[in-house]
Amino acid sequence: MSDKPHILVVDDEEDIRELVCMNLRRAGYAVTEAMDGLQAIAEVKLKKPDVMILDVMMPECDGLNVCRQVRANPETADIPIIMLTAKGQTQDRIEGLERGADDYLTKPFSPKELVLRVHSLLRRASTTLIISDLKEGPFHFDMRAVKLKVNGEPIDLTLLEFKLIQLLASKKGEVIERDTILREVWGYTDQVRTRTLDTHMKRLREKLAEYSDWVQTARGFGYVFKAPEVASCAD
Amino acid sequence: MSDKPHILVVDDEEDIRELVCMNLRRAGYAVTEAMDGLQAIAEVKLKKPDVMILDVMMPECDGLNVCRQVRANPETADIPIIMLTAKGQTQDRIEGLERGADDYLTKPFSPKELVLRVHSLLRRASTTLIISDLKEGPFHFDMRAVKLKVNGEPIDLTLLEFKLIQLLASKKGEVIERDTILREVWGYTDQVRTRTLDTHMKRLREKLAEYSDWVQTARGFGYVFKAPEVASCAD
DNA sequence: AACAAGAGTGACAAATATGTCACGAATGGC
DNA sequence: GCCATTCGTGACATATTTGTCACTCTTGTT
Repeated sequence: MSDKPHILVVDDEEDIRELVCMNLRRAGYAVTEAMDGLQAIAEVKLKKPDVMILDVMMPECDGLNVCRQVRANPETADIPIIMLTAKGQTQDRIEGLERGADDYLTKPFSPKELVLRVHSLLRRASTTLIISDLKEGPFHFDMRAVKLKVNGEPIDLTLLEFKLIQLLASKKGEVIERDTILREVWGYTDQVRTRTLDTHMKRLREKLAEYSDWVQTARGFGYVFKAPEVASCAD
Repeated sequence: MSDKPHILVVDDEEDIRELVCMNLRRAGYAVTEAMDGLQAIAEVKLKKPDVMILDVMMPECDGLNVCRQVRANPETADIPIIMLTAKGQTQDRIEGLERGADDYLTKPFSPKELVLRVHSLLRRASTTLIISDLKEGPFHFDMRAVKLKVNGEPIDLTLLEFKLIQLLASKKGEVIERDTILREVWGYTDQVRTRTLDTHMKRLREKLAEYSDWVQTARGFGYVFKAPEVASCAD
């Protein structure tokens, strides 16, 4: 990540695009331009921007389409998006918000307001890039205190145990291989024959009590954090 | 923290307030009402909301004032705020954004749009609740791995040591009192006569080696993390 | 069903983290 | 300068965490 936040501006109208870019550059941001939705998607893949400013009305691949595609990709799903809409198009605004846009501005808009909105989105993004919590199902990880609560009840974990379940929970639904766990949590760099993971997993599950079935074994692969299956038979 | 996100709605106009509350409750949110700025501030202290919806035009303590006060308090600075403005008051909108509001809606507004905006702010708040790093001077804290690097060199810290210096670094330049440190890092809830902090501080400083002068004693108060003073004499 | 491999388990020992204590050093007020 | 208070320090003991081992149980393949 470079010093200056990077903004991607997408609009087929050249004069609007130039006006926006000029004001953002003057405000100290690094700016990339795209003149249509397809180019925008290509640019996002090339270099993930810190904020996207996206016109709704564009030929071929409109802003709503771009927004949907950006949100559908986990690598780019968290990019803050400001939609530019035509005056009076309330439906566009609502649909944009439903598609995952963070904000909108109605043409014609004040460049100062646009800059302030970019600033606001970045401030929120940057102030949350400090220490924060992770929540998954009933699990609540306080990363600053290195403490776990499950359904509001504190669980007393060692550092290794905390790291272990936090790694799994942060990739909910994905099977994490044993070697990956040993590397991420234990810092092992080579393949080692060890049963320490098994031992710690046992200890962790004991501490989790009735929630231990959130941590499931993928035999021959590793472990996965996911909601337990609901019993489907009469027992 | 309960299951439902908690929204605080602040507006002196009762019909607007009731309309907003009804729509938010229907959308599944827990809602608290305040009819003026002073009540809003009291409510925020009582129970920190997940989002605040704040009318600008209110007697005595207007929305901009509330916004400023909420942002000035570190405990509440990160609450997402939506400002409600009168039609045509562009200056209010810009000032609101400058004061730290995250969003605004102009009266009269579609209740559906309001709900979507709340949803959008909460989605962003929850999706950005990720694990990240803290950097201060040459210090780089990896909160996920619970590891510290200073000027690129890993420093081998115990969990307590990590928490201790991370607390200080996250409040760079501020003196943190001993009792506060004991509460935040050790979890002590009462005033205790203990020298354990001194011992751990010694150990931490040993590990920091030439960077130990970033951790400075405020005698009779506590400790402060700040850049060492540059020698001002010829020695 | 038999068998091999993988994971769970209890017990134990080693390693590490943490806290207390007493003495010395440093600081600030009178 | 003197004295009281606070903080730094080294040593030690206790508490906790971590990893290994051997056995048992479970799973998947033939």
